[in-house]
Order: sequence, then C-alpha cells, then structure tokens
Amino acid sequence: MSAVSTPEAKNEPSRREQLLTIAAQLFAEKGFRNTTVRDIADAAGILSGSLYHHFDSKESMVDEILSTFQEALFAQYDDILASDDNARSKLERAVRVSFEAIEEHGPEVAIYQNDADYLVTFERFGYLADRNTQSRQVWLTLLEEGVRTGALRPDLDVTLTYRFIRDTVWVAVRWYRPGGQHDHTEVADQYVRILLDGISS
Amino acid sequence: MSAVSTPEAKNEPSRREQLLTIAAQLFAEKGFRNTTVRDIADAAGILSGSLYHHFDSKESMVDEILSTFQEALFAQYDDILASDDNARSKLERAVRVSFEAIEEHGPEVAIYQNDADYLVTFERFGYLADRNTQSRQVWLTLLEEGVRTGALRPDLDVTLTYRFIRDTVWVAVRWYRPGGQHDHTEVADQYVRILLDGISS
DNA sequence: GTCTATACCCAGATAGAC
DNA sequence: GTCTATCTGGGTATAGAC
Repeated sequence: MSAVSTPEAKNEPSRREQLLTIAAQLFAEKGFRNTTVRDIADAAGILSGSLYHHFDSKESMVDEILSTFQEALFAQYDDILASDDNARSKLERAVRVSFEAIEEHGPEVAIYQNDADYLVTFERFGYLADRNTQSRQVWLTLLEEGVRTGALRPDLDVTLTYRFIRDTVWVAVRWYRPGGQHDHTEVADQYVRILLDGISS
Repeated sequence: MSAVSTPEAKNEPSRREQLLTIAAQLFAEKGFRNTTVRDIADAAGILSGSLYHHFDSKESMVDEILSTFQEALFAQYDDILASDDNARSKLERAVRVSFEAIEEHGPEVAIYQNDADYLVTFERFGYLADRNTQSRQVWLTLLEEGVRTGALRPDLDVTLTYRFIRDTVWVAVRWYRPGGQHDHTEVADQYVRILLDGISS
C-alpha cells in the first residue's frame, strides 16, 4: 500500500493508460467508428463490459487520446512562434516538430487525420475545430513572416501554400513507419528541401 | 418501346447510374463503411430493399464506382508516358491530370483515398492494389526520367519525392471544392511551381 | 422498379455477481 | 478490475406482393 508501489511512482503506465494506448492503435488502424469496444477489449485481453469500469464510453476514450496529444503539440508550436529565430528557421522547425509528432505519436496523428471531420460534429469535440483554426494561424503567421522578411517568394499564395504544407506533412502518417528506411529527421530534411528549393535542377 | 426513348439514347443517366452517383457522394462524405444502404436509399427517395433490384450488395456499388473511374484515369497516365514531351512537361501534365480528376471525379478520388486500405483486404478489390503499384510506377518513371535528363536535381530521393507528390496531389480532394476561390488549373499551376521551384526567394 | 415485412447479426452500453 | 448476461438499436440482405 505504499505510494512507491503505484504504477505512476514506478513510471509504469497505469491500466487506464495501457488501455488508451491499445485503443489508439486500433482507432488509427481501422478508424474510430469501425473499431468496436469488443476489438479494444479483445486486444487488452478482457471483455467489453470491463472497459466501462475505466471509461464511460468509446467517445471518452478518443477524447482523452486526442486532447492530451494536441495539448503537447501546440505547446511546441507556441515555443516556435515565441522564439527569435529567423522566418526560415521557424518554418523548418515547425516542419520538424510535425514529423517528430508522426514518429512519436503516430496513432494520435492518424486518428486526427481520419476521424476529426466526423468527431467535430459532436459538441464535446468542438475543441478540435478550435485547434484546427489555431494550427492554420501558426502556419499562416510563419509564411507571412517569411514573405515579409524576404525569405520567401513575394508572389507566394500563402493560403494555398499553407494547405500544401499541412497536407503533405500530416498525410505522411499514412506511410511513415518508425524503424523504416528513413528516420523522421531525414524525412523532415528532405521535405524542407523540396518545399523551400523545389525539385528542379 | 423505341430505342430512342431509352435513357442512354437521350444521353440521360440510367437509373443505375443515378444511384451510383448518389452512392458515390455519400461514400465520399461519410466513408464506405459508415454509409448505410438506408442512407443511399433515402437520398434516392426509395426504400433500402429496392436498391437490391439494381445491385446485389453495397460492395458491388463501390466496386463499380472505383473501377470505372480508375480505368479512365490510368488511360490518361498512359497517354502521358507514351508522349514525347520532355520530362518536365510530362511531370507537369501528370500533376494537372490528377487535379483535373479531383475537379471532375471528386467523390471517386475521395473514396479511393479514404477507403482503399480497407477495401483491398477483400479479394474482389485486389485490383486496387494493382492500380496502386501501377501509379507508383508512373510517377517513378517520370521522376527518374527527370533526373536522367537533367531536368531534376541529381541528388533527388525519387522514392520519397514520389510519396510527397502523390500525397499532396490527392489529399487536395479534402479541401478542393469546384466553384471555389481557385479553380483546379490554378491549383495545379501553383502546386507545380512549388514542387519544381520551391517557395523560398 | 418499388414496397412490405422480416431474418439475422453485431454494435454500444448496463447491472450486478465475483 | 473483470466477468456473466442481457437490453436495445441499427446494420445488410432477402422474399414475395404490387
């Protein structure tokens, strides 16, 4: 009964966290709506009813998964915006942070990419729309600063560019696999190079 | 009873085609698995049982939608590969053809993007995996020709570049809306420009 | 070509025993 | 913290009347 024997004190994930990790993998693989509570319970080696001892619904599970992840991610963006690097460096850092998120939180990124449109239709997931707006602001700020300071082409359509960056960065979660041929820093390097300098000779 | 009075002879879509158009829109919006046959029937103004007079399953519907679309798309890629344009032009044309497909066959592209991973797990959709390989070949051929002829950077990682192009082009189906601020040719122009020359000044 | 009626399955969730 | 047992709703698909 000593505090030292609790999972947290031993730096082990709590049962709750274990279940969320399992659920996140399944949601990412099969989609939120196509993952059943029985799928999650099976993967955890328990019965579906037992899940409801830990969470009051499937929605609560995905909610906790996404909100926890986004809090950490946006803290990193805020750091970048607040830094006094030049525009090009900030843009590079933002790209790198995103690829790092894919490396370290692949399931969370995949769930957001695949299921946010659906989840946003429920009130409790309204924060996903807010985060979306916030993300747009981050990238637009960086791009506009780049144009203003002369680091980026003056004729750049920042809105369209924002979409291209956002899409290409996050959609990499579909093919990027940790431990594969390229690690996430290499992928980020290559992407930054294409984005800034293009592919032509 | 004269042939002239059939829908096809009047260039009107047959009932079957009408139903496929309705289904494609719903599949694209909500995903294949999350669209019910009742959704489709409701949108068509009939009851779900009546759909089975036209199609023997929901799978048959999406099968017909995807295979028809892909046949037309890959015929265009074949044209490009067979042409004697230079490497840069071919690459540009391939990008343009893809954005045009998003303009004219948005639902089909969206279904492929969202549901192909799931559908390929069934034998009858094995052709989707073949088309995927074929598409990869098209882009790799174009990129390798570009590097070989000196149009593209000699140090280019063509595999990674292929993924970036594929992802960014097709994921545009998530935000591109016909009749919006930019038409598909403008989007293609901007994308080609970023891809080839980058965004830096 | 559409409707009525229905079979059958599997989803999310709950109550209470252990 | 997990299990047993079960409710309720909604999914695909079918048979046969109109």
